[in-house]
Order: sequence, then structure tokens, then C-alpha cells
Amino acid sequence: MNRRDPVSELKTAVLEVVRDRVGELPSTPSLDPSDRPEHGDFASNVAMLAAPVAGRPPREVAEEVGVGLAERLGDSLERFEVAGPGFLNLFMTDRWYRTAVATMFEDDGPTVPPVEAPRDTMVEFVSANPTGPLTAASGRHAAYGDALTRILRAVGHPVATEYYVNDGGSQIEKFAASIAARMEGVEPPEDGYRGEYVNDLAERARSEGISPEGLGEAGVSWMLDSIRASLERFRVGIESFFSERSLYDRGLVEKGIERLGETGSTYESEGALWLRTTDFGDDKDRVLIRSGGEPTYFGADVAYHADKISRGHTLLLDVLGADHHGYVTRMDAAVRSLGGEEADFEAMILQMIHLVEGGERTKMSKRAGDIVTLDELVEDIGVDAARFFLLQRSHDRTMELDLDLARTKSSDNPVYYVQYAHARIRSILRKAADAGVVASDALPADPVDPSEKALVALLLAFPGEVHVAAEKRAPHRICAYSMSLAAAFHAFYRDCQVVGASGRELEESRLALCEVTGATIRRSLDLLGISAPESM
RNA sequence: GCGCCCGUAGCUCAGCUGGAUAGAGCGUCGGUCUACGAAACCGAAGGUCACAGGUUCGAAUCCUGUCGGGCGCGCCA
Repeated sequence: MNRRDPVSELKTAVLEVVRDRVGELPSTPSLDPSDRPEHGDFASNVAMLAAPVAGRPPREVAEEVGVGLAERLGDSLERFEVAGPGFLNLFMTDRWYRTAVATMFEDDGPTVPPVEAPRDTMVEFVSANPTGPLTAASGRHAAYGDALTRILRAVGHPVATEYYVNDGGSQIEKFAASIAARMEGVEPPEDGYRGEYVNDLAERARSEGISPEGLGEAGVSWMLDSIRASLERFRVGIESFFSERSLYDRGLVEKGIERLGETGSTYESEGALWLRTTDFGDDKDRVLIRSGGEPTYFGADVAYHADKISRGHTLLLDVLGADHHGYVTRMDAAVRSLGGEEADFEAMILQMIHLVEGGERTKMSKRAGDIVTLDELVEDIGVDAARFFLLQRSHDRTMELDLDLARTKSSDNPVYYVQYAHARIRSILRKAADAGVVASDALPADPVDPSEKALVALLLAFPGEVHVAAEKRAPHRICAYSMSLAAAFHAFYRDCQVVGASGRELEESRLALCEVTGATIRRSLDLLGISAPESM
């Protein structure tokens, strides 16, 4: 199968023409769908970038590139215009659009080319302490990490996913003490866990006759079961759960810290072992092993990341909460000390989320026990709406999730708006099948309607969108893209008859356009982990 | 005090490796069902892109500073 991407081909044409006529450019020129009709179908800033190289005015260079393109593209290019400070506006022929539809149809949708340099990536996300249920905030992490993984894979990176289970530290002791307190019918300590679920754990511990020493382990195990179940309900498939304690059990903490030592970046002082994180921009060096001989949380986490590297991952992508951003510099320092040139650490810091209902924020604090759990959120608004809303905003922004809107089962709710477009397309395709019309790669000579063009242009933009989303670690772009695509389809549907269009070829071609659009909406939603229903 | 994130329409937010007249959803107001799904479409109103300098052909976007909000600054996890 010969997979093609008309937009990439156009970009290549622009690049080659400018290389032949001017020379190498300092940066990659843009080639974007125009924002208004008078600017053509595609606009490029190539001449403004090439002007300094050529030593000539941008508009003159644009003219020359335009002439070269016209020669090269033949009957694909209707005409070109030079505009403003030197933009090159391309007007494509109807035939080019029809061919693009036929190409995408034959290829079962727009082709997303793989990245040139795939990286063996480990995405670590959620990693919430196994001392309580996942919260709605964890839901943001879960949705983000999962969607990011899907997007990275879509562009060809091999990606493994993991949840780091903090089952080794003092939080577990507090957790066990909290369960024990509830078993005795007293309030857990101030800094303990006071949520309602602790009562249930205490009840279970009592009925199963768990000894006081076993409370921590049993509690963690039960919470992990519940966390896994919540993630599964949320359609988040984290491949493995890595236990912090297993690091100690397998001697990996010593091993990891030893490896660090070999790089010469550690030293002893005041009885403790330190990592020279200041070499990499940290405010102060950090303790790996306390003077008492116990590794710090950081020490264990360094060992964990050393283990990720030893498993062959070269990009360690950690999805962390805003309250951990202070941690990033030191972990980056550790990975750079450990991995040298081979491995990179990258932290995605997710900002806080506020649930809003009736115009008021709900409170979310784990310790206080006054929380909205992920399960409750999913129960309330459904998996699809929850994922869409949690993914809609850029990860580095605090966000508000409007429960009233998310609950709305109408097109006011963006997720249903997108899903509706898909259902509508599937309905049309069923109708066509009943009428005996089959989509094809026909190239009807009929003029291409403006809203048809707009739809095709968006479909052609899909590969680029996915790549940008992957590079910027930005699933929210796919949300926005899916909404535009749905809107473009509705406009097309308004203006263009599909089944019953005048002329067999036109009917088949438009049907192909519907199929490609449906497939692309489905793929977009799939990147977000959201279902694409046949009917609603 | 220092570090990170943020400040764009009434609200929630896109746009930020500089590019043409700054966009979307919600909300508000008005219009469209005798063609394939009205869970749709069309239109209107709504902006000193926090503020002040700077960089240049061009700044919401880059730099500096100020103000405002969030988060963080342990041999806690």
C-alpha cells in the first residue's frame, strides 16, 4: 500500500522549489491552511524566511517561488498570490481537492507518518499513594497520561506505561495507624487518613482478622485493587504497577545509588550520602541516604528511575502534580548523572483542577476526607464526558470542570457534539448502503463546495495535528481539533447533498468524504480514549 | 525572599519555536426543520490579549521589570 499525505507533498514541493531557487533556509517555513478565502487555501511565510538568504525583498522571492511551484504542481495549483509583507498564498484546484479525498479514502483516512527518531519511552503517571481512592484530580492525571501515551504511539514511539506504588514510606505507617484507630473506634491522628473509606477498611480488617502489623500491607493491597478497578472503569490501561518496596526487596536501591556513585556525582557529608544536584541547577544538593542509613524517598525514586533506564527506556516521562514541581530539577539531575547522553527525563506538571457545580467550587482534600473520587465523577458524568473535560485544557493550567455542563446530554456539551457528528455520519452511511450507493475514489468534475473544501482541509490537517500534540505533549489540541472537525462536517452536511447528489460520481465521492470524516473523528476520539457511537 | 505555572470576550479556555482583520465553547439576543439525524445550522452583541518598557518590517506570542492569582521551597512522601 502506498500511503500518501497531500499536505506533506505540498510542503515538500515548497521546500524543494525554494532550495533550488534560493538555497537552504534557516528554519522550516510554514504551510498552513488559510484563515480566510481571499488568502487562498494554503499560506506560507517561506519568502519572508528566504528573503535574508536571497538578499532580495520578500515579495520578489515569493513571486519566484510561486512561479516555480506553478511549474512543478501543474493542474493541482489554480494560481498563487503574493500578499502583505510577502506571504505566498496558494489556491488549489478542485481537482486537487477531489484527488485528496480519493487518496484519503483509499488509505482509510489521513496518513500519520511516523516520527523520524522514535524514542523508547516510559510514561509514568497517576502514581497516587495507595492510601486512598483516586480523586477527580487523579482523573486528570489518568486521562492525560493515557491520552498522551496513545498520541505518542500514534506517531510511532514505543511507549510503556507504569504506576509507581509508594508502598514503602511513612505514609503507609500513618495509613495503618488510621485503620487501627478506626478499628478501635477512635479518631485517626491529626495527620492521618480520615476519609470514610478508612472505616470500610477497618471493618474488612476486623472481619478478616488482620493483625496490627499486617494492616499496612493489607490496606495497601485493598486500595490498589480498588485503584486498578477505578482506572479500568476509566478506560486507562496502565501496563504495570511498580512497587517502591520491591526496590528494597530486590536490592535495587543500593544498586541504583551505587551506579550514581560510579559517575562521581555523590559524596558523603554529615553522615549522609548526597547527590550533587547543584551541578544541574538545583538550589542545594539532595540527600539520597540519611545519616541513619535509611534511603530518602528521593533516593528510592532515583533507584526507580535508574531501573527504568536499565530496562532500556531512553525517555522517562513523568506526569506529576503541581505540588511536585520542586522535585523536577533534582530528578533531572539524577537522570542526567545516570543516563548521560542516552536517557532524558521530562516532567509534565499538571496543574490543579476544581470541580464547579452551581457556580461554586467543590472542595477536594484527601486528608479531610471531603473528596470527590474519580469513581463518583465517572458515575456522575460518564467516562466519555469526564475524559473529554479533563483533557480539554492545557495541562499547565489550573482548570475548572463544570459538572452542570458536563452532565448536559445535549450538544451544549462538546463531547456529545463531537460524538453526534460521528453518529450522524454513520447514519448517512447506513442510508447510503440501503440505497445501494458505495463510496469510491471517483473524481467528479463538479465544482468543490467551499464547505467541502474546508472539511477536506481539516482532514488533511489531521497528521500535523497529531504530531504537534505529540511533540507538545498536548492532548487538549486533539479535543479542539475534534470539535472543529465536527463543526466542519455539519457545515458540509448543510450545504452538500450526499445521498442523492446529482451524479453518481459526485455521490460516491461525497460518500467517501463522509467515510473519511467518520474515520478521522473516530481516530481523534480514540486518541483521547473516548468512544465513537454508531448512534445516540 | 527564591523557583515553577497562570493572567486573552460576562464565564471557562484555545492561540505563545513572531506573521495578515485575536478565536472556540458556554451564557445573552435574533433567525432556520416538506432532502440524507434540529443532540444541527446561520446571524448579532461582547476585547486597552494584566500593566510598563524593549527587540523588528511585524509582538497576545520573544526579553526585562511591575502588579495580581495558584503551587512549591525537609536527612517528609
